[in-house]
This record gives sequence, C-alpha cells and structure tokens, in this order.
Amino acid sequence: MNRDLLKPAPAPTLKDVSKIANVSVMTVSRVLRGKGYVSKEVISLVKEAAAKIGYSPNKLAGALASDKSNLVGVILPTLSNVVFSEVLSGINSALSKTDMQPFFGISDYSLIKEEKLVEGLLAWRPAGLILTGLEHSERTRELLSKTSIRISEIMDYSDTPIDACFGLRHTLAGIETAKHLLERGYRKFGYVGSFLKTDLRAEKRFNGFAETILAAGAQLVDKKSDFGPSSMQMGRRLTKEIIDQNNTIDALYFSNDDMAAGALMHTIANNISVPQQIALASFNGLEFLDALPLKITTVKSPRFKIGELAGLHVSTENKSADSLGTGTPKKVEFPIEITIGDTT
Amino acid sequence: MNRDLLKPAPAPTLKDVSKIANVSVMTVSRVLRGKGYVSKEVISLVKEAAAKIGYSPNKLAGALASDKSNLVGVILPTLSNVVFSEVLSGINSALSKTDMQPFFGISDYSLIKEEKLVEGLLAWRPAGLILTGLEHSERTRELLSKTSIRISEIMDYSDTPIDACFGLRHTLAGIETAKHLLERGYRKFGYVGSFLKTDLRAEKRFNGFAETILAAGAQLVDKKSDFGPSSMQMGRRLTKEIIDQNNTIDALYFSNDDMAAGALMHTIANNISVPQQIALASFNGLEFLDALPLKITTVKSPRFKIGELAGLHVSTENKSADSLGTGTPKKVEFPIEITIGDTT
DNA sequence: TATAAATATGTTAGCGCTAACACATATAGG
DNA sequence: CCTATATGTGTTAGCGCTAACATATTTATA
Repeated sequence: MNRDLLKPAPAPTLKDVSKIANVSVMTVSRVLRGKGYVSKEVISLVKEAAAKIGYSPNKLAGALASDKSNLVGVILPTLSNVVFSEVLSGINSALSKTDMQPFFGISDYSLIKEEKLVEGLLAWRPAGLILTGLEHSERTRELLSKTSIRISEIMDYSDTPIDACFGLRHTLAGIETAKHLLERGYRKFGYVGSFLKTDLRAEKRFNGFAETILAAGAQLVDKKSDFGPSSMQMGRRLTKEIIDQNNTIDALYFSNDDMAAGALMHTIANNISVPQQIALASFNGLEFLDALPLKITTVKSPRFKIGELAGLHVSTENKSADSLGTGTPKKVEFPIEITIGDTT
Repeated sequence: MNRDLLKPAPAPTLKDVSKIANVSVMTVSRVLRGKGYVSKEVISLVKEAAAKIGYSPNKLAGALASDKSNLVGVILPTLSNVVFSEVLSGINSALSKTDMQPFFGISDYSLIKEEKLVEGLLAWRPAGLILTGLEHSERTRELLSKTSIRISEIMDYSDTPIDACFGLRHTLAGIETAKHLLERGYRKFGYVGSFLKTDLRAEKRFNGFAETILAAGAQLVDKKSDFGPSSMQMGRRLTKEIIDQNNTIDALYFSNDDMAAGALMHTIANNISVPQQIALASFNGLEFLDALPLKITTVKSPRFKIGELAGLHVSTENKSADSLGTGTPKKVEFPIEITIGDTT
C-alpha cells in the first residue's frame, strides 16, 4: 500500500474524545492534563475514549492557548566535538526528567549564525534557551533582553550573565596549566590549536597561558593553528609540523584533548619520548584519555554536569528559582582542576 | 536590574504590526511569509513596522492555523557515541538549508523509550520523523501508521521500510569482515562488544560474523561483552581480559572502532605486536582512526551522509518525493566497504 | 443546621495566526 | 473597447486548545 496516497485522516481532537465520553471538551482537557477536579468515573471514561480513538494531544494548540510551551532551545557551536555531545547529553538527561522538549541549532562558532538561531528558536516561544559562551552579538542581546524566559549561558563563566551561567574561567585554565609547566621546569613552549579566532574559549585559554609564561620569562617559540574542527588527525599533523620546524620546544600546549591525543600518537609512531623530549598538556579531561598508553596532563571540564545544570535551570518554574533560597543555582563556577598525567 | 521582576510585556503580534503599517493583518502575514501579492511600497512599510517594534512571528500559532509545522523529530539511541553526533550533524546540515527545525529525543537503545518519544514528538505535529534502526514496538508502528508524515529509518537497511530508509546491512558487514579475516588465515576468533543485547545493529554484525567463521570451520574462542556505552576504555579493559584468558586467539572482532582503538592502546602499552600476535577489526571507519599509530581494519559507515539523506527526505514536500522520478531517494543501501588497515 | 470550602462539570472567549473567499484595480490580448 | 487574467488588499472563520468564570453538588466545620 502506498502511504503517500492515503489522504491524511485528520487527527482526533479533544472534541472527538468528548463526544465519545459524553462530557465537555474542557473536562477531557482536565483529565488529560491531570489538572482541576474530575471524578474517578469520568477520568476512566475519558481515558478509555481517548485510547480508543488514539487521541494525541496537539501541543501546538495547547502551547498557544496557555501561552507556555515546554520547548527548550539549545544552541551549540558544533557537534563535531565530543565535548558538546556530552553537554547535550547532560541537557537531555535533565530535561527528560521533566516534560521539557529540547530542540537545537548549531552556530558553527559564528555569532551571526547564533543570532539567526536565537531569532528562529524564539519564534517557537520556548520556555528557556541554552547558549554556549558569553559572547553574543548586540542584536542577540537585544532579542534576549526583550524576553523573560530562562536563559543559561554555558561552558564559560562570568559573574554577570544574562540570566544564569554554568562553566569555568578559561583564562584561568590557561594560567594554571602554564604555572604547572613552569613549575616542572619547561621554558620553551609551543601551542597547537584549531578553530582559529572563532573558538573564543580556546582563545582565552591560550591568552592566559601565553601571558603567564611570558611573564615568567619563558618563551613561546611557535604557534600552529588551523581552521576547522579540532581532531586527533589535525593534532597529529600540526604537532609533526611544529616539532619538525622547532627543535628547541620542550613543551606543547593544546587547544584540547583531541589535539593532544593526536600529538601523543605522533610521538608513539615516531619514538619521541614523552615527556623527556617533549611535554604535552591540554584541556577537557575527556574520558578516552584514560585508555591512552600515557595519561595526558589536562584540565577537567565538567561537560555533562554543565549540561545538566543548564537543563535544570531552564526547566525550573520562574518564581521559585532565585539565586538565593532553595531553588536551583543560577551561577556555578567550576574550579580549575589540573589532572597531572604522564606527559608533563 | 532583576529581570525576574520585569513583567513579561506580551510579544508584539501581527495585529500590532498591522496597526503601525496601516494595513490589514492578512497583508502583514503575506509580507512576512513572502506569500501572495503585495505591492512593493506596502512590503517595505510592513517590514519597517515589524522591525520597529521587534516583531517575532509566533510559529505555534502559524503552525496551528496552517496545519503544518516545520519541526522534524529525531530519535537517536545515544549521544555518547560519535557515530550519532555525526548523524545528527548530517541531519542538521540538511535541515539548516531549509526552514526545518530539528528537535530530538534519546532512546537509550530502548524500544519502549522510543515509543514514548514517538508519542511525545508526534504531539508537536512535526513534518517528519527520523528514527534509528528498523526495529520498533508494535505500538510505535501503530502510531506511525496513523500519521502521514515523512519518516526516515536510518543506519540499518531494509527493502520494506515504513516510509524511507538509509543505511547498510549490518549482517553483511559482519560477514564481509569475517571473510576478510578468514582469507588472511585467522582461525581462532574473539569478539569484544558493548551494549549487550540492546545494540541491535551490533548484534546483527556479530551474528553475521559468527555464522561465517563457524561455517568456515573456524572457531569463536571467546566473547566479551559489557553493558553500557562503548568506549576506548571499555575496549581496552575487555581486550586485556580476553587476551589474558585465551592465549590461542589470533584475531579480535569489535563491535565498533572505539572498542578496537582501546584494544590497540592495550597492545601498544603492553608491547603486543599487531597483527602478528593478534589481529584487530571493527566497524564504523571513524575519522580519528587515521591518527592512530596503526590503521585499524574496519568497515566504513557513511554517518554524516545518512543524516543528510534522512534530513533531506523528511524536509521534502510530500508530492514530489517519489522513489521514482527526480525526487529525493526513499531507499538508499550503502555497500559494505572494508577498509583494510595495518591491524589484519 | 447553616455556611464555608472543596469537588465536579460546563460555558464563553480567546491565544496568534492563516486558508479561503470576496472584492477591487490594473494589465493584457484580441 | 471589452473581456480574461494578473495583481493587490480586506473580511470571515476557524486551527485545537486552555484560562477564567459560572454553576452545581457534595463535603467539612462550627
């Protein structure tokens, strides 16, 4: 049978259910939402009728009428980095415990695309919005300021978020990593990154790192960066380049674990001893680092947890959720925790 | 200023715009949707008015009134596997070229959860639905059969999908991998998997694999499986176990690349020569394999492409999209392509 | 027993938008 | 010049649902 030819029989409505159950539409609505007073008998009557005709509530109509949707918009810069699928996983985990429904957009690290996405998602009148990062276009801020929905800015941290924020200070992550490497005695540094100029948080880490080592009189010998998503392959390739071109570098700092893991693969494949010949440090603390032959020194980012908190925040009723009191937190700064591995 | 205290000024409506532009609501609607006849002058008038008061269309109302939404529901088994973030990425890539808006749910490889998700997503009257796999609960099928929206089943392949399907035959993938290993002379096999009994596609690959080697008179020496998401760590751990407990195994087949990569790390850390002492083969062909010291023999799955095709399918108008003719394809079976690496 | 409060239903009036139709006016074709 | 078609705008009537109010009826409470 060709389902394209079947004319779409209109989906049953509350009215259809109400006719069968011999009650008013409103009563059916009450039963199906579990709101208001309805007698036991009517409840089962209605539920049977609804089941019988396969009633499916129309949330479009419900949201329009009640002026509240259970949609939550999520904007992430990319999906090609596990970091953000883990964040999404955390968000989903929090939301799936409520009746909230996540929908999303990918900004490709572009503030302009973010703006378009905010505009588009806002048209669905969501109950909340989750944005990545603290940097937004002027117009994005304007759009956001005109609404009163809950907003979570994630992955980065500021004391003055638009509404709520969950993350850590990336400059500080760079600083702490630099301090650690300086303590270990490294003096000639290289940096290997990706998403040049567009990954603002990686940029902050680099800046914190660079300032710290320079202030200590150490040297930033070279810096390799490329456009496009970070990956083990890119990390391996750029590491080969930077090592081949600079024989004085004694430590490399990476924009993230993927890149550093690629570097480690290069050292393994080329019998370069780590950390004796070169030290490696990065950022994120991804789970898979545990499986590598050498543990890479890194800084943990609580990705799943951040997603959970953000999801929790946007799915909480407006009233009860003060930064004071027993409500869910509005600002959480995660401390910088260096995981010292075998590579430094 | 406490934004919680600001009473939410109701968002401007078409009516508000129409008053300022001195035209009817319908004309404003026409301008903003670019549908129907409107004079140049009125168009700019209306656009100015809309911009002035910061009008944002209410898609809930629009979708309800026109009985069509641009929402596309996506159900994936997990986000903790790059495979599915790449699929999601492909879906997003296709949809972002249209005006379709993806929203999603995670089934945790459970058909019951999938059923609940289908029910929930259907309540938003989406234009299409993307499901992972061919297996669904009876009720899921019933729900789906009652609707006439576009449905893509992805990752697996069947000649008789509900509506459309994009993927490859997993049994065949297992068979081909087995054939390759048999050709290479391996005879004593081990299998290392995850998501025991719940990852139906991994199960199909294993079945195809096992039947083929047994039929050839070779031996399945041991099988290690664990619950929970696959990962390099799990792969490394289970590989250590299976090797330590079976000194006769000469080749290992893995449920996927993550697991196999973990195995490779184990062999590197323990100076086990691959493929001389033990061969490794797996499934997916993830990009990051290219960065490993040894290329793992695997079977490519076109994850991004599948996502794109599925997104394309559900975002296409119903009429033009036959399996015949020039429309978008409804069934695409990807051939099994073994990438022979250094590990077999 | 009177009366407030809780329980149980129904009625009315939209939410913000668009389809469908009606009615103009302009332009084209013969 | 007159009709046929294209262009431009407005009116009416919902989409399927819920908030708010109205009205019973029952159950507590003093």
